[in-house]
Amino acid sequence: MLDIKFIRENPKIVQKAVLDKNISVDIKHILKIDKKSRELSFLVQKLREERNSLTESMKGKPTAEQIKKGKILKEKLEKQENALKAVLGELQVYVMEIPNLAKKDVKIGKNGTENEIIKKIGKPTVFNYKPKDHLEIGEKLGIIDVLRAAKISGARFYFLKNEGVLMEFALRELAFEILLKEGFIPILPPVLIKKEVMKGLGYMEKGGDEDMYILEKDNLVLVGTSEQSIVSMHKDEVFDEKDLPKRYVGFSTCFRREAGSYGKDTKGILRSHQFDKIEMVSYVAQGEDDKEHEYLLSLEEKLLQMLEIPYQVVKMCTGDLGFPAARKYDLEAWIPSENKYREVTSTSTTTDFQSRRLNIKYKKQNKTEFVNILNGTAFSTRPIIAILENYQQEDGSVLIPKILQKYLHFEKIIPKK
RNA sequence: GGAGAGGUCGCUUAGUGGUCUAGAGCGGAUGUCUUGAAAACAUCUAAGGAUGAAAGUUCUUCGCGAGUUCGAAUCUCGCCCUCUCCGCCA
Repeated sequence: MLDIKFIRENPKIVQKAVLDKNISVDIKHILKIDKKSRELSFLVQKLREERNSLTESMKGKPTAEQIKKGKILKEKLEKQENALKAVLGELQVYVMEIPNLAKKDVKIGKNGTENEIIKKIGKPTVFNYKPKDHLEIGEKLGIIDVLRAAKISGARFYFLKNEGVLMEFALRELAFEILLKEGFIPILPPVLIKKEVMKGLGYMEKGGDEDMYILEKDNLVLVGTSEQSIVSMHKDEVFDEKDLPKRYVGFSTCFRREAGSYGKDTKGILRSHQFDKIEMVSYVAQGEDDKEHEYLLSLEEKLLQMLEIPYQVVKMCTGDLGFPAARKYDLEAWIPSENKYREVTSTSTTTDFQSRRLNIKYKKQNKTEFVNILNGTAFSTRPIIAILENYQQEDGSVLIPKILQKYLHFEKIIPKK
């Protein structure tokens, strides 16, 4: 959520930034409603003042005339209050539809095709045979089973088995080991959160709820990422400046309906309704987010480098930035079977966009300010795809990245048949 | 799931229709005294909004929402949460 004061004072900047993100919002209309709400709230305040002083003057022994006066006032006030409430509600809806402004260094662009590749690390793995895709490899190794998953759960689910499971645990060990050393607080968050809280996060508007599993009976929503739990856990809290930055590393299963992605990435475990993810979330002081963003990016790179997987870093252009993000980097790992790079992790700064909405602040001397919130993926299930494909051998076996061997006690996975 | 108790300023709590502009204690900040510290004493001690150059004035917030009333922390209803006991259960 943007600051209404900022919108009021910089309508042109906001209008342009919104357009850069390919979203249309009628700023003029918002300003009109805002003006109206200010007029009404002034009026309401005056009426309340009047009511309060009248009440004060009665002090336990009201005269018939005072009561009559009070009744008239009450009616007037109710009418104006209702009008104000309606206008504020409308204003709220419009303001919530405004996305976060992209940072100045973010390229203006229409969509993903205009994203900037800012870095390439490692060279695409070379094979002297046609590399297989992760599903074929995984099935032969007996570590991925999508057919049986489909039988019991439907499309876009998978069983991970045998060494596949151990590999995921190893990735988790590695990520936690690195991040705990950096001072991150480990956390296992709830994966069901109240619908009302999810709405507060702003993920349910503009069709966002289409991608969520909603449990109507219990009024709960399954998280699409643990970021949703970890970011909202400090809702309505005030940090001491000395406690910032506060960094969490959370592990959770994530649930996504993947509505609107029919027919896309249907093969294997790249895009499924349920997967596991290790997520980093940072709360930092206002203005510290650029530094923190580079830091999170460096950690994500470090993790991929440790796996020795070729990757590139892509900086999203305005048109491809998410709603709350002011800047976003995707790390894309080389996927031999597709002969291209695919997103495995990403990191975003939401500046004070989420904190304003969730009312998360910090005390700076005797002032309070909104914190800056950032998030980034450490690992998800996707790096397993990159490992299987880049480490595959002609005989169908898959070597284990060196760094993971100390957690796994085996160096290679051999086909089961 | 059943029965009961409760949610008030950072913490502990007082408050059961108008004197609440929410009191007290603790904790915290500043000052006086002191070589310094402690103690004592004094003052201050939430968030957000409107207005104003500022001082100030004022509005909202006593878990959340609705209602009753001229007037609600206080009464009514709904919801959320916490605690105790019982039941169930990794």
